[in-house]
Amino acid sequence: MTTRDHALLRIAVDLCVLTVREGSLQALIITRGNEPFAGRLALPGGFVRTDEDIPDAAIRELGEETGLDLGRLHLEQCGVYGEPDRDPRGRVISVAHLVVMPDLPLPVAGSDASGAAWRPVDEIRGGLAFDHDRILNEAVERARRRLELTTLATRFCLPEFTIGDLRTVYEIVWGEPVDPRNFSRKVVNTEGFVQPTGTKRVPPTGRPAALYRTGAATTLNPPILRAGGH
Amino acid sequence: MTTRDHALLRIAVDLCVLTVREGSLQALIITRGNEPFAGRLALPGGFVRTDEDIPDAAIRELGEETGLDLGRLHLEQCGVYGEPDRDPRGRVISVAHLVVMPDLPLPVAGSDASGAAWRPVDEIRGGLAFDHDRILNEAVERARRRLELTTLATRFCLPEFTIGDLRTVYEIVWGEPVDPRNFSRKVVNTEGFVQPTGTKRVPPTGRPAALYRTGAATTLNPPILRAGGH
DNA sequence: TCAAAAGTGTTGGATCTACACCCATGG
DNA sequence: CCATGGGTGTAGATCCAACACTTTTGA
Repeated sequence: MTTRDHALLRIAVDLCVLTVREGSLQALIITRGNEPFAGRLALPGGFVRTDEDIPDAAIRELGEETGLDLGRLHLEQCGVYGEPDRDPRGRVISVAHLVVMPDLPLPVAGSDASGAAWRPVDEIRGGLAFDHDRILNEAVERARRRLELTTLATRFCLPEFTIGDLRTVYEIVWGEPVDPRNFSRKVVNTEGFVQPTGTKRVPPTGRPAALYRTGAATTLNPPILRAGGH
Repeated sequence: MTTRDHALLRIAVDLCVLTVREGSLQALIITRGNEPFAGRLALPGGFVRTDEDIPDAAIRELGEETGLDLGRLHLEQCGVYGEPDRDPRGRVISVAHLVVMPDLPLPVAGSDASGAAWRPVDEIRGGLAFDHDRILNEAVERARRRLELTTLATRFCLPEFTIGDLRTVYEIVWGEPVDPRNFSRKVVNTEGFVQPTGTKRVPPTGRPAALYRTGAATTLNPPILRAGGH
């Protein structure tokens, strides 16, 4: 081995928590209370503790900063950001995570952050602290691809949802319209994507829609592809 | 913020370097010279230095342990492995990388490792130190998916290759036969996958095959899918 | 002329897109 | 009975697996 100057570093988790809300794709954003970047917007996150596994740190930080319980939510590693100067406090390596959840009321913010709130991705893009803009963009792009190849979209929905709800998720995350009639068939004919509950939901106007729950499948075969190729 | 016991940790890079050689998918494996796991097989890797970016550390370690120059090779992060007890020396978090390269003669092993060598993935599976079996399996599975969706396969080939060479890569990495006639058309008709050099290579027996170079595209649209779905 | 590998033509089936059309409900 | 959203039928285009067949070389 060469010189033994391998560093002792701090390692952090950052969370890109996404939901579909009020007709747009939104991310959970905190306003930083401390330096560096005090007063600026950032993704929730924090340092990993001694003897703490990385997913556990992500779950803990999300609870501390937003009051959310990751128990039933989709949590997925989506990159390591380790440039030496990415944090002015010194060397910090961050493991970014993508979290997807339905539009639930936010519990009151916990001790750590002076307010976590949903903000439309399109509004905050370009204004985040650290390298969080890059993390956000890469996480959103990953979510878009995941909708093509996996059943991730159901994670944006409440436990019971209609095909229309699911289609809205695709339209908002992809930012393009999806044909309701063909989409309905694709979803229902894809083994394990959704399972009917047998019940229906009556909309304010129009025909009642069948309700579904998430199915057992995780990958979509065949995939559901966006129109533009990519 | 809560208690400030966030740890100072060591961070390492591990490298899953893959090639197609002698009719099988092979990985670059070292025999460990030091404890822990002295004498056992492992993936190349080592600690990240102070002020060193993570990809730079991967490139440096590969050079030190194998003499290879990553300059023109495919290098891709493929996961973070951070369980508290994964390394008996203490808390070490590893960023795993997938490297893909053609079957080139290995430079003489450098200072660090007493011998890096190609070993068929199927032979070493289950026998690696640390959690490297898991890293290897996940990296190989990622490579398999990458062949479906990207032009990664050309990275297994020398600068000039035939469609047959490329097909062999698919067959060996996927572990299943691919129809030569349909494959040829798919590759040639996919914009930007390969570009003809205008020259040919004459095999020991049979009709000469046109030679190609890597094209400009990185993603395959449409994808080239395996038979079994997944 | 034969073996071997490269490459083309073609066909039937699967799948997707686009859109016409029908269904079920509240006002 | 009308507006609204849910859902089905279907024709045409497109894509793809399978395989017969042709091409081009060395021996």
